[in-house]
Amino acid sequence: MQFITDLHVHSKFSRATAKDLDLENLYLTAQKKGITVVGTGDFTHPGWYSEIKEKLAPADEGLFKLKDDMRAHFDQHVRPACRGKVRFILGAEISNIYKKNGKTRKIHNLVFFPDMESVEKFNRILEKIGNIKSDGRPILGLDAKYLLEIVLETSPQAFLIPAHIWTPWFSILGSKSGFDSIEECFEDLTPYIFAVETGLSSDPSMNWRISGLDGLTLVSNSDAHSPSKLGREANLLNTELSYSAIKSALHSGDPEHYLGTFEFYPEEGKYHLDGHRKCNVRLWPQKTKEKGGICPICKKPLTLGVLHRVQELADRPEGIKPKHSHPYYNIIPLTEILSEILMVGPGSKKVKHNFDQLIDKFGPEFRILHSLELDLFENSGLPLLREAIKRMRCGKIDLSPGYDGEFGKIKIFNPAERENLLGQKNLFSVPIPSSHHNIEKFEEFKLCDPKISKEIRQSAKAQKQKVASSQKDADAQNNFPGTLEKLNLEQRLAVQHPAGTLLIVAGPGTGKTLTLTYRIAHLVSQKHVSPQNILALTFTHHAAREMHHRLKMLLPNTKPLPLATTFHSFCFQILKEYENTNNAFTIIDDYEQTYFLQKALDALKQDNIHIPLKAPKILDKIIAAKQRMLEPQDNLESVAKKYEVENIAIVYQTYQKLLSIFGHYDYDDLIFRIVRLLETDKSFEIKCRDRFQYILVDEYQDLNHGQYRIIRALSPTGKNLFVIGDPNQSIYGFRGSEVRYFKRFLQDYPDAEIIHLKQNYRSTQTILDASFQVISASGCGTDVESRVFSKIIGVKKLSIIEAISEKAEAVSIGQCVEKMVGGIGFYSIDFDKIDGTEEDMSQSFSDFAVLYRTRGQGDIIADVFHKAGIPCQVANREDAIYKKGVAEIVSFLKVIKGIGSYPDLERIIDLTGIEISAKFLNKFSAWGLRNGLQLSQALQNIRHFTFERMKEKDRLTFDGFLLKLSAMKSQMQKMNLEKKTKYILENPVLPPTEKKKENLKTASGHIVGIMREFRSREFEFLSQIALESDTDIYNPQSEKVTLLTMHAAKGLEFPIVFIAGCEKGFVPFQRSNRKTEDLNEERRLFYVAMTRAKKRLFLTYAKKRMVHGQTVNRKLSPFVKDIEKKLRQHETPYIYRTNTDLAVQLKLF
DNA sequence: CCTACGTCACTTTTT
DNA sequence: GTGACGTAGG
Repeated sequence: MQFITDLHVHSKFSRATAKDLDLENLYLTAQKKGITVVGTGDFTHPGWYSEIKEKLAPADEGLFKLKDDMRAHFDQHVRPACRGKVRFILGAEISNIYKKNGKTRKIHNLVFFPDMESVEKFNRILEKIGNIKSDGRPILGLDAKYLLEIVLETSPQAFLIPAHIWTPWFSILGSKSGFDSIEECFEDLTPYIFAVETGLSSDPSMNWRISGLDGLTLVSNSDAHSPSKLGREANLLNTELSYSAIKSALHSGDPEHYLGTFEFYPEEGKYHLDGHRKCNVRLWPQKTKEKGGICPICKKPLTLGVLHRVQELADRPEGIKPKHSHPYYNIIPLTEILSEILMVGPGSKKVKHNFDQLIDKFGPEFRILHSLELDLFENSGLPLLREAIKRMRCGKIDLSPGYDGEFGKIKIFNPAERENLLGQKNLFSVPIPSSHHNIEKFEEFKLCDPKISKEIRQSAKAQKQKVASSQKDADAQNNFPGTLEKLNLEQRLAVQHPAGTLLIVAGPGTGKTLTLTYRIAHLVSQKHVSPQNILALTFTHHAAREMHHRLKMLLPNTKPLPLATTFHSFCFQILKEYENTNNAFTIIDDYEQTYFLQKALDALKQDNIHIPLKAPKILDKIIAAKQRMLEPQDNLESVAKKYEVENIAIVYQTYQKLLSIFGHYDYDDLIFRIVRLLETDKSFEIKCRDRFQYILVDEYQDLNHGQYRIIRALSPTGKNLFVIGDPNQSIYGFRGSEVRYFKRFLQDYPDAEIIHLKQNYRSTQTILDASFQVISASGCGTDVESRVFSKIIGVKKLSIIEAISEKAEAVSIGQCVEKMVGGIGFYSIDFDKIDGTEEDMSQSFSDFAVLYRTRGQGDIIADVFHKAGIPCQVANREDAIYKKGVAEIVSFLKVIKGIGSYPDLERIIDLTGIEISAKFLNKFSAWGLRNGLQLSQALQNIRHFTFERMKEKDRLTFDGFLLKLSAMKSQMQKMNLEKKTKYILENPVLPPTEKKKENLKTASGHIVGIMREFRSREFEFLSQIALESDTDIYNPQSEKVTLLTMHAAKGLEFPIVFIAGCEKGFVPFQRSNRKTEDLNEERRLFYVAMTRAKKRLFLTYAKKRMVHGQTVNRKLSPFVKDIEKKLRQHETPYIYRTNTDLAVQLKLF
């Protein structure tokens, strides 16, 4: 049978839709329009889905109908002339927002399923990926390709159709956010795409110009946001009424079954031509090109319309019809025709009345518009109707094309014609107007010759290629001096500085790493310094990696590249060389530190030596001692006296002894040992100095005492010492860093020169002004010299958001993110008056960061984000390495490798779920430690291990565990790291619980990521994983909002930054009833946090917050008050403005 | 000797 | 809101 279908509609649960957009009204309207199959839309939304389940019943195969009892009730509202079958097909639209190949993609896709079970399965999967509750069209940070994969895996019957493929902001081929081809998006899954939706602003003939769309069925749907818009575009099919028949008609495009589409005049669509709505500028693509794509009024880039984009991608001239194309029919909604005939608005009573009369008389709208014989309209009571429909059917219509979100306008008659028609009644004497008749008015809009457009397109392409290849050439050679153009004067001076000592004071965003790497490149390629003689030191792996990466680009032909690494890794490396690796040692993390310290304390307790302090506190003391280069026998008074710790020296000594027995170093040992070696072993010192003649240090203000002594020892004269830093960003005082060393540089090296970098390339001037006000507020001893400036202009104010609780704060942040990512104009909707720039539509999740003072804050935010379905990653080493099972796997690998320690054994027992009592393990470890046995030795000598009242059962369980372990060990012998990890996951000693399994799975992904860098260097990986830091876990590629502490954010940047918890007590941080330890450091920390933002900075705070299980009133941070009022915009969070009750909002999130 | 329950103190930031 | 520790009771 022939029938009409509209597959793309929404529900009342979608944003900006009519409240009466429910199934009943779809049922009624479909009949008025003459549509038989309607998409349900929005089935991912739980509210809408439950309505679907409640109101629809299975009908013909894969299709659904309104339940009989409901139908009976509604049928009386349908005129007899319109009555007809209505079937629903389960469909939804997904908004995929993600980065691919370096560009933010925002793509809408339609998905269809044959049955409710599949829909439920699908919804369950999506629920885990994103927030499907907040909108009928969910926003997912999910690659469209993976969406397709999920769709196909959920049901083989299911299919996906890219929606309105040409719209600039949200579509697969859209100019702002899409790809250049279907393949680029779906890659190897492209064959599963068999249809695309042309959208309101394009019709099939435009699509025919792209050969890449050949073979795809072009479908048209209404994308209705209200019942009345249903079927403004639709498809005409001729099949039996079933899901599979519809699918196969779309799939095959068989002209017998797929008869074609009903189309809006594309000119009527919102994005047909180019232009700026605000500036009243509307241009044909050709004109746009002449103007270089820039708006002649506001000088900003124009919004390019669909026509432009089509011409850009077209590889065929206009008017060509590919082989297997389907016919299409342009239609104008009957209400609009009536509106014109009656000369009143389309929403008027008059139009409505006439509309009802017409469908009463002639049947559904589509019948009137499309199939009814013209002569029948003679007695319609509307003298102009026949002519209007005739003109519509043959396309003799005046059109004023839409642009930049403005719908196009159509005119069927001009006043003279109208008079003629009404007066003379002689229809044939009236000249029929030609299309685009009022050419004067739209002179600018003459379509350009397709040939020209092709030429332009080709030349543009050639240009692009030229640029790309010249870039490649530049990169391919060591033609390094040429690239110095990228640097400003100060940077260049620094890079080309002659031999000698140089101190660079560089504020945030001034190109520190850039300058440093260029300096190295300069040394290698211009000064012909051997790369092996260069050492670049940083504090984080992230910085080291970035440096390495940039050096690789600058010096592609240099091998090996100069050593760019962290202080700790550097020490580890040369220590290993020094010890000649026979003495295998590993670096222990803080968990293991505490473990061994506890063991030391236990041992001392047995000797009746008591220490009146808990392990972590004692560890702090030991660390402090090490950072001051103090040995146990030294006078530790300075470290100990504060708490009058007796016997600290002997604990320190015992702890150190334990570590040395097992070949462990803690973080501070690395630095400590190297300093000792450099200062006592003359030949070692000479060797190092000889090897590292050129030393460059990043973030010099973060040096602690030990690190300072390393630098002093390596470069006592300062010859070829190049350090860069910013005293205002010194934030590591608590771990022994002292700005003192930075400030004292000029005394240490009197011949040193100093260069200031002041040009900031990161942030808007507003952000810099505000952050400077914070850092320079009275009496913080700020180095005013290091103030930076930028030429970037943006939003003129920071947004301050006050929330009622920490949860409400998280929700507000989440909502801001959702809005900005969803492309819903954030400010235009929520905050009415805002000066500044246009809303930026190109945000994706990874453009956001949320910073906070303490890790606990991150948990709340992550939790809320998780529930809201906002993809986020907590850059938190604890979580990444320890909680999610990574630690267990690493420990397992270590134990198998024979380098595990006792804490590793405890961790893997935990993993396997074997019930070995803690007591048994404790005794075992104590026995091993007492006898100075490494874990592997202890395991080999297990037979000798006994203790009083040892239970036989415990013993047997342990034996069983060990047996399995050794079996696994022999199995894994020849595997590489990745395989081993996989093997461990698949062959646990005993099957772990489901939850553990899941943790392990995510962990394995993590771990494989970290491992990739180490490849075959398994030992190195296992021995220094403890050196991995928070920021190393953070992955800038992934499409997620980044959550991190202010400390961890150092050295990073994000377009949009939220600083959460801007409250007295957090900013500056203050421990309960104690004084802030270092107010100025807190200020600098806040300064660092603020200067991470490129475009927008939000400062949020909660009026109430749980602290130690009690709700406490909180006040805005005094630091925020140091920002002058005119730079602050205090916003009411979105959450207060909605009609919905706050509780409901919070629940939803 | 072991378990159960009540009380208190606590949560900064990282290589 | 929780974890560690101490005391009372089995």
